[in-house]
Amino acid sequence: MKNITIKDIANKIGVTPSTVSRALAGNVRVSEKTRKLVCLTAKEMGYRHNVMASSLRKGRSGTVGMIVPRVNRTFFSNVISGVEEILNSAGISLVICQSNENLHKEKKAIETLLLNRVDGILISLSVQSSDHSHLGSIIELGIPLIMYDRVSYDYDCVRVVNDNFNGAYLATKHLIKNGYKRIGHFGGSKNLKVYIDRYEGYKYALKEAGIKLNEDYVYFDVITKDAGSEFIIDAFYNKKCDAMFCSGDFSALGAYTTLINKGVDIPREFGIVGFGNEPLSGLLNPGLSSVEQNAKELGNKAAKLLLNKLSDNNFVDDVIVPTCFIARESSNKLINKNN
Amino acid sequence: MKNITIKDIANKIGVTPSTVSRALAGNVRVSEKTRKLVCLTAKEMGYRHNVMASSLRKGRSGTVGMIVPRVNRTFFSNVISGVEEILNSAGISLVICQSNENLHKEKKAIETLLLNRVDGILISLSVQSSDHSHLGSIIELGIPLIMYDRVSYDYDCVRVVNDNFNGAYLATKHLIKNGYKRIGHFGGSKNLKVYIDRYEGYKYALKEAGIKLNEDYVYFDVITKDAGSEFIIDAFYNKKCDAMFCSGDFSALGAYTTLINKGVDIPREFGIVGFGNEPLSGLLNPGLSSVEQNAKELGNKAAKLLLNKLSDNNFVDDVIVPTCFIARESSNKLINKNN
DNA sequence: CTGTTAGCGCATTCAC
DNA sequence: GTGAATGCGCTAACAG
Repeated sequence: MKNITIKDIANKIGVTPSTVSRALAGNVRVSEKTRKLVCLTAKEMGYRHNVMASSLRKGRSGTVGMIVPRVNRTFFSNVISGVEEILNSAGISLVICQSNENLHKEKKAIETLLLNRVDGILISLSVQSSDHSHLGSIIELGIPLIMYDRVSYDYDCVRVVNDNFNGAYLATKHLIKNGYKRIGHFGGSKNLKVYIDRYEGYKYALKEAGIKLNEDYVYFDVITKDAGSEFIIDAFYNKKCDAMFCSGDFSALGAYTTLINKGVDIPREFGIVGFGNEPLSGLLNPGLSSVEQNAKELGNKAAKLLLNKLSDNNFVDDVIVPTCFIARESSNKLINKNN
Repeated sequence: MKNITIKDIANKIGVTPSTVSRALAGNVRVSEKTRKLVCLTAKEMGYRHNVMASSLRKGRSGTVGMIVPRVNRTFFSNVISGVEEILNSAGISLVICQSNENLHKEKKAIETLLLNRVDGILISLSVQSSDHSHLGSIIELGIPLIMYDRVSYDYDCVRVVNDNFNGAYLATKHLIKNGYKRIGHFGGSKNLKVYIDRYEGYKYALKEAGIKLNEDYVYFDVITKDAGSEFIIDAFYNKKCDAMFCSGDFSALGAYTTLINKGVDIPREFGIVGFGNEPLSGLLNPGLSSVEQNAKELGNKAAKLLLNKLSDNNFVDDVIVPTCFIARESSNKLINKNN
């Protein structure tokens, strides 16, 4: 089956391709009569607009690239969902690349997207990306760049991030209010500002309460379940911490299960809060208190900002997506034993 | 900054664009000397191959479309991850659309992908898609179609599915072996063959063990947590079931938490197995037994099949990705009380 | 309101 | 091994 082109339509109804093009494009100065005729015969002949040709001509591809550290993480898949929702309804295609937390793959992904002449790029940096020079090529080409969640401040672009500081602040404050005295901090890679911010929020809550920061209680590493399991031993048995703010739910869970398996009473002997509010956290017993990041909303916001940039609205500011603390049992020291 | 084209390169080194095009394409008959010169100056001048122009000329876009019911589901995000991995290393871009389990959105997504002239499509049908006629246009255009997980048998295409039958069979058999007598079934929408297959696997395990199917124990609905919570009341208190095979982990969890909150002893009074092996299932206490779907592998396989189809290898058969049963505590009737 | 003209950047066929 | 010529399908500037 031959592909129908605007030329075929033009021939059929005795006008020129230009007219057909204009008619199909909608609101240009074309008589209502020919517009209807064109649309009708286009439908009759089974015409499909050729996006590749149109893109080439217009110099815009109508697609946006999104780089994600890992698509199969609750947070990121929700962000993707939010981005897809907005872009799709704006008629823009979304090309997704995974960096797998790997700087080399991240660079390659950017290269791929640039080759494909995407109209804009959304990126969340990989853990490995302490050097951000590879973002330069995007800027140089004048392609709108939105950074989300894991952002860099080395380049001129729009950033959409969670209020990591406040989330951590609220969580830590909650632990303090609930009577925990020696509250530790388990943070992620210092390459990423999100973890720095959470640490700052933690420190601020302590300071506000007049508690001196004890660096012995502070750990930084990958925030996996295994890492959480490991550090909690030291924190609980050696350092005598009685609570822990964890920068991720999985590391919190590592700590949580390790302590429970050793017969430690959570939350009475030890309080734990996580970050990310994974679906499982509310299903545990005791439930894991955590900070909700509103990932989908973050995705929505990022996509909307990009749309703004694409329509030449250059006055878009960075956005901070609020976080909120979800109190469950794991951080409630005074909880009733029978609960 | 002006975009460099092959013409610019040609002018610079005194050859024609054709030669440059051939040299850049690699292994055509071009003298080694000019090839090197071309590549070198291309790099020097900051040339980037224009995929849009190339696609238009070649009639292929170099991108593949993937339709996913929901990207933020553990299973699907893992499939995406698997697909992305393969396609990306083959130099193919992946465009992702969400159907949100909605037939209309699914149709629109297909339309979008076709307009974008994707070279192939991967699709998992939405729950609403009992009518599959919208797939016809893909077939008619001769675009390779791979269906994964939620597939239709109305069209000629390649299918990649889990061994849902065997997963359900193993899970049910396990319940029987562990001494449960009145094992119920909680299935998902009958629109989807995956749930039919799981039901068949369940029935086969009963039959094999000489247990007569009791339709009173069989429920079909959406497999959400809430639905699970609701049905378990009837199953446990009215029908006196002592175990339940759930076609999804979340519905299993609904049942699980509802019973535990009512003081029912899982697994001694009631056994539960789920399907999907969500990350949380292994973290619960007691752990939720479940069927692992190997989603990422399924994604890998689907992508590889598509690559085969794209390289004109038409002799590709449907693939069944194995599932395996993960036994945890929730289905172990004879478990030691102190465990 | 419509036609004419001229490419977007590249890949391919046909010469030589 | 290279050049010349052509057009993939569409849009946009300019005329009228």
